[in-house]
Amino acid sequence: MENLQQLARTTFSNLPPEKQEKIVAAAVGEFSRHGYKKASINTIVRDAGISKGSLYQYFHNKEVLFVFIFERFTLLVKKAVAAQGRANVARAMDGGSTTAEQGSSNVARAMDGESATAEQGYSRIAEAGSELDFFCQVGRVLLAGIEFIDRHPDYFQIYLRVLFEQDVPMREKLLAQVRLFSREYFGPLCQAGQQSGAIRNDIPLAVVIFILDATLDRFLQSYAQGALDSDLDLKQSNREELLAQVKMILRVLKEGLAACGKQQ
Amino acid sequence: MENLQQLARTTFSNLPPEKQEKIVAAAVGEFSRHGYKKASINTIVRDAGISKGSLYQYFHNKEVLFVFIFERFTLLVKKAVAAQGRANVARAMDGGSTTAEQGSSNVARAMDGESATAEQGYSRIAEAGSELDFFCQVGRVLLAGIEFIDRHPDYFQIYLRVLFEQDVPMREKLLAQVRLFSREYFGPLCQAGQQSGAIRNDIPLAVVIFILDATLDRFLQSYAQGALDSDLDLKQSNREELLAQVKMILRVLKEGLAACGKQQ
DNA sequence: CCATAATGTGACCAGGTGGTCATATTAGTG
DNA sequence: CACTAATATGACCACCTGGTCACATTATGG
Repeated sequence: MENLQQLARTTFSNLPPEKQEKIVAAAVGEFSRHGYKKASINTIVRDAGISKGSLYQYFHNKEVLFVFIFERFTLLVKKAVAAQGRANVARAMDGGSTTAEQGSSNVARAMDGESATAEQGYSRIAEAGSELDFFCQVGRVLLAGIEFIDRHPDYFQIYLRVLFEQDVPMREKLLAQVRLFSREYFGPLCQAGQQSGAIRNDIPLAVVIFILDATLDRFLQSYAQGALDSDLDLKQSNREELLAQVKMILRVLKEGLAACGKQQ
Repeated sequence: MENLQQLARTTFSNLPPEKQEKIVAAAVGEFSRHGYKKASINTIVRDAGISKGSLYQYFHNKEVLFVFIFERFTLLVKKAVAAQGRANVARAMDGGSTTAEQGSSNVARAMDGESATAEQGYSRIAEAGSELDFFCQVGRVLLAGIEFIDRHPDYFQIYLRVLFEQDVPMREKLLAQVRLFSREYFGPLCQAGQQSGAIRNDIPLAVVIFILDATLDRFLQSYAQGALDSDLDLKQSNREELLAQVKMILRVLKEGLAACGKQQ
């Protein structure tokens, strides 16, 4: 018993789940409101309804606690993307009206229908299938992001804070987790898109990913934070408006801003 | 004398310019390193080489100091954009090889040459002149932004911090200053672009501005902060690489990502 | 029921914060 | 020079921070 004590201690994971939940909720709330440095341990223990000593028995210090919370975030992201991936695969397996992934992508589903409509004057696309698939998939990623924010707004806030706070403890490692991951996802998608001829191959992959990432990121940030792009206030708009915006943005990404036979 | 004292006090602006400079530099440095809340007044007065009491004689509190500094930033931005505008006007006045605006837009100048090249397979553009002008102008805005960051990296950092810090005192008003302003600039540009037929008019203006703003903003953020888009590391790249990236991004914005006769 | 081990607790610590104010210093004027 | 008004100063304040640790409380097993 005595020698185990060194390693085992009172691990956080041994606590009753409801207590874990309360602590995590308190920490997530505080970190999402104030970022890493300005977040107060005192506030967290108060909100969690435990004493400071206890918290420091579960987590050696503030940094460990924060990393723990952030890792829960990356876990959530990975789950969401995995679900998204599974949904895509399921969609590929059979036509479209499957029962797969109910709940998880009820919003993303909205993407699939409209792809081929409203494509007048720009419609002689050689290998239509794969091209539609690419931008449709991009759209689904975006909608999955929206869904994630709806589900975990505070976790997303924490992510944003890490992104733009300089002195978060393991900042680079933490971001690398989720960014590397996003590149793992976006990279292959774009590469496949180029190979299948869905997207042009005279632009370096890195640039393609950059533009895609920039646009989607900003879209999600606007949706989560509001007040960024006050002209199209994503935060306030309802599902339909949101979907319309997404479709428009995808069209621009696909066809460009220049007017060449696209005048109405 | 006594009644004036209430209003006049020892205004900051009455100080010898070099002292002003030192204080401003100290404040800008501290705020750029730590944002608003985490910035330390003690550090600022130490760096500025004055006593805390003096600082509080010039600025009633931390908030006033910060707003003062941020307003210097918006001033710098307005100056930069005004210069950029003047350069564009000067360019329109006579052919191209003028002596106007030396120094101010030495980088932006690089944009003008290459617009018409490498446009095979996509080249029957009706009103070529105005279209080239639009994307060329967008490019110049981007390069002006890069130049601004080169000149005032710390001010730009402060701006980024305000963007992503929730509890900055007058956050919305401050951002409105510089954002409204950016919309004042981008709005007319895009509108003119649509009217002149340079860019498609089947997409709402707000969406056009959104995509433009998102891409340019992210580009500048990557350039200023690094580590955002590790694949194309803008912070580390030299002038030529940077220019190449800019041109590529403009091409994508113009022509889109889809492959329609753009395969190499 | 007790002895012992494990866990919870909050007063306490040093250090830092924004902000104040009595006092020292300087500048201006007759 | 002297007297006064303007300015500079930093010790000091109350408050908050992350972190510690001696002690109280609880759980366990004999």
